[in-house]
Amino acid sequence: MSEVESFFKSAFSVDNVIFGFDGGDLKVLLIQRGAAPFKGKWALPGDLVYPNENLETAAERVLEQLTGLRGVYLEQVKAFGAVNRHPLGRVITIAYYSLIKISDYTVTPASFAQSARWHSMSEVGELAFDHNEILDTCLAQLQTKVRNAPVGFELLPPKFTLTELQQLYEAILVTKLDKRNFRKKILTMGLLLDLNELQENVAHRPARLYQFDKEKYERFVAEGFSFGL
Amino acid sequence: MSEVESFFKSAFSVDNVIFGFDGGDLKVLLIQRGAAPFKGKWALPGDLVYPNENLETAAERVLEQLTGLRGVYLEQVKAFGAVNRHPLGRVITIAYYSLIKISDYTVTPASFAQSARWHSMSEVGELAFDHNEILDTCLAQLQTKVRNAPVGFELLPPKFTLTELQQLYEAILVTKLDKRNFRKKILTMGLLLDLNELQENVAHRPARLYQFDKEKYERFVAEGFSFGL
DNA sequence: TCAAAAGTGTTCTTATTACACCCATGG
DNA sequence: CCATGGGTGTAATAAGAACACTTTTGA
Repeated sequence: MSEVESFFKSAFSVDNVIFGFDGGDLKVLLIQRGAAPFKGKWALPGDLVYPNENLETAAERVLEQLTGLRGVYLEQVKAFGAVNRHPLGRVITIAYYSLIKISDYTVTPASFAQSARWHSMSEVGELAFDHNEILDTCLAQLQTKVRNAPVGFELLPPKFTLTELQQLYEAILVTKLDKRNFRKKILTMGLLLDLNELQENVAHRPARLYQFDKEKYERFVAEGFSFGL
Repeated sequence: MSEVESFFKSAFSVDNVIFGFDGGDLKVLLIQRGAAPFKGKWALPGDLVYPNENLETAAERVLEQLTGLRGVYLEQVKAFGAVNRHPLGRVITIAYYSLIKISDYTVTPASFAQSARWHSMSEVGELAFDHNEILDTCLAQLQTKVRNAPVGFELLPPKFTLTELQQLYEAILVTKLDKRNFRKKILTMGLLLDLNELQENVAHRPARLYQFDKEKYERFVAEGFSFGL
C-alpha cells in the first residue's frame, strides 16, 4: 500500500458550509477542486483535521483560509460517514456551517482550491462527494436555528433598517413575510434600539435606522427564543 | 512521530445514549468499563467503527450487542472530537441516541463491558471520557425532538392510557404537565384511536385504552408537528 | 366507606393572521 | 408629479394557561 493509500485508510475531515448574505440572496461559498478526485468540480471547502487540532478549530481554520475571517458564529451540524463517500478511502467528515456578510470579506482561494466563488443557493449544481446532501442538511439546520435564536443578525451593517432585517429572514427562510406583522414581532421583542436616525440620499421616504441591544441580544443567543414566522 | 503516522493514530468510534422508559423515570443504559482507560468506571456503550461499516450501522451494532434490539429509532446527534478526549490517542466519536422500552428487552453486557445497567437520569454520576457532556447533549436533543415529532410513542404498550402517555412526556421533559390541557392537546391532534376498552383489575376507576392511529402517526413522524407543552 | 386515579369545561390571556392606505424623498 | 419603498392599526381567530370537582373501581 502506498503512502497516500495508507494515509487515506481512515481519516477525518471537516467540511464548511459558509452561508453568505449580501442584501439579496442567500449564497454559499464553494471551491473548485484543484486535485483528484473530482478535480474541477465545485465542492464545499474542507480539509483533513490535524492530529492536534480540535474539530472546531479545523473548521475555523478552513473558514479563515478562504475568507481571512475569525471569530464567526460556527456550528457543527453532524458527521457524514458513509463507507464509500470518499473514493480514495474511508474518510468521515464533520460538517459545520457559518454565516457571514459577503461584502465585508474578500474571498481568496485556499491551498486546497483552484478558485472560490459565491453561488446563489438556487444555482448550486451537482457537487463533489456527498456535498449536496451536506449542504441540504446544513440549510435545514440554519433555518431551524434562525427561528429559535437571533442568528444571522451579524450579517447586517451596524445600523440597519427593518426592511433589511426582514429581507435577511426572507432570504434564509425562502419565504415572504408580512411587513406589519414582522415589525410588530421584532419590535416587541425589545431586541432593537431605535437610533432616531434616518437613511440619507435614498429616492424614497428614508427609513429609520436601528441597531441591536447588545445585552439583550447576547441573552437571547444564550437562552433562545421562539420566532414564530 | 511523522505526520503521516500521526494521522494513522487517529480513529473514530460511536457512542450510544440508550434512553429507556419503564413507566416511571427516564433511564439511560451504561456499561462498566472492563479495560483501561477508565477501567471500572461507568460509560456510554460505544465501540470503534469498523473499516467497512457505516456510522449508523456501528451504532445499531452496539445497541444490538447490548440489548438484542434491531430496528429501533436511532438518531445521530453530533461528533465530539476534542484533542485530548481519549487518553490513548486521537479518537473522535459520533454520538447517537435511541429510545426503548426497558421491559421489552434483556440487557446483556457486550464484549466491551464488565456489566451493563440502567441508571436513572438523576443518579448518573461522573462518567468516563467526556461522556457526561455527550449524555447532556443527547438529552437536550431528545427533549427538542419530542416537542416536534411523535417520538417515544414506541415506548408504550400497544394499548395504553392517557395518563401513561402523559407520564412518558413528563419523564422525558422532566416537568409536570396539566392533565386537562395535555388531554385536550393530544386528543385534538387526532393521533389516538379510542379502543372503547377499559383497564381491568385496577383499584380505582379504570381508564380508557388507546392506541396510535398508525397512518397519522407515520405522517407526523415524516412531517413533524409542534407539541407546545 | 375509603383510597386512588380517571375524567371532564370554562374563562382569561396572549399570539397569530389577514389586510390597505398615506407618507417622505430624489429625480 | 411620479416612482419608490417606508410606515402604520385593527379585528378576527387560534392557542395556551390556570384551575376543582365528580366518578368508578377494588380493597
